[in-house]
Amino acid sequence: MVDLLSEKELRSSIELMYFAYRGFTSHADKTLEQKGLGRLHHRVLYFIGRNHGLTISELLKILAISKQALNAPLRQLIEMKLVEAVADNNDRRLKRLQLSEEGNHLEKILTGKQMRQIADAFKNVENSDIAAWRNIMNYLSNTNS
Amino acid sequence: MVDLLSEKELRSSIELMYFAYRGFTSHADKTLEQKGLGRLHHRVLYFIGRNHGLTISELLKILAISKQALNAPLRQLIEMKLVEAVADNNDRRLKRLQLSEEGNHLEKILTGKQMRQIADAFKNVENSDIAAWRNIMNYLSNTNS
DNA sequence: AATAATAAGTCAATATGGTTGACCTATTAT
DNA sequence: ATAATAGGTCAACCATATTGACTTATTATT
Repeated sequence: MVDLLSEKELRSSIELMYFAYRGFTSHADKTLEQKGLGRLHHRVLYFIGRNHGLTISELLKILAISKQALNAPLRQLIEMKLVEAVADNNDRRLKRLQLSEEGNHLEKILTGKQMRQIADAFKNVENSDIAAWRNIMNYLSNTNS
Repeated sequence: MVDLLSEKELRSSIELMYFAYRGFTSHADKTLEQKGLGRLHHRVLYFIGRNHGLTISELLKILAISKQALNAPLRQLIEMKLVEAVADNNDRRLKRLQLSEEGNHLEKILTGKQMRQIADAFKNVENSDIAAWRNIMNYLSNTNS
C-alpha cells in the first residue's frame, strides 16, 4: 500500500495545485487579453454576477485587495457598460453593483470556459470522487489564517 | 440526487479552485516576505530541489516564463548562496542548477508549510478520496493547451 | 445644527512579476 | 570559418498590487 502522506506524494500534490491552477486560468486569460482585460476584471465580473447588488466594500472583502487596486478596473468595467453601479435606496452612500446584459454575456463566456474544464474533469470520475475533491478543496480554502 | 454538473455546482467548484489556491499560497508567502523573496524565488527553489542538476532552459520550460523574468531572481538566489550553478562536464554551455545546503533548508521550510496544509486536508478523508482528488487535479493540469 | 463616522473615489509613490526586442559572450557542432 | 545553442543582460513597457494622504457625499450621533 502506498503511503499517501509521504513527502514524495505530498510534493507531487503541491505540483498538482500549481499546474492545475495554471491550466484552469489559462483559457479565460486568452479571451480576456483580446478585450484588453485582466484576471481581476474577470474576478470582479464573476463575483458581481454571482451576487447581484453587492456593494463595493463587500466586493473588496471577497477579493481581499485594497480599494485602490479595485478602483481602476472597476471604473473601466463601468465605462465599458459591463457593470452598473446604482446607489442604494436606503443608504445612498452604498453602491450596489450589477452586471449589464452585455456584462452578463461576457461573464458567461469567461466562466463558461472554466465550467467546461471542470465539467470535463468531473465527467471522467464517479460522483463520490467529485464530492471528495470538493471536500479537500474546501479544506484548503479555509487555511487562509 | 444532486446534479453535480449543474451550473451552480460548477460555479461553486470554480470558487473552490480560487480560494483553495489562495489559501494554499498565503502561508509560504509570509515566510518569503520576511526574507525579501517572492513567489517566483520559491518556485525556482522548489523545482531545483525537486530536480537537482536541471539546466536553465529546462527550468524556463517548467516555469513557462521568459529568461529575462527568471534572470534577476535566479541571480539573487545564487548571490545569496541558496542556489549553485555548475557548468556541465560534457557541454560547458549548460549550467546545472542545484540547491546549497542553506537553500535546501529554506526550501524545506517553505514547501513544508504547503505539505502540512495538504497533509492536514488529506488526513480528514479516505485514501480513495485522495486518489480521486489527485485524478481530477491531474486532469485540470493537462488543459493548458 | 454641528460633528463624527462611513462608503466610496482618487492621486502619488513604490514594488513585484511579468513581457518583447535587441544584443552580448562562451561553447559546441557543422 | 561559420552557424547554432545556452545563457546573460540592458531597456522599455505593462499589469497588478501595495501604503499613505486626501476628497466628497451621505448618514448617524450628540
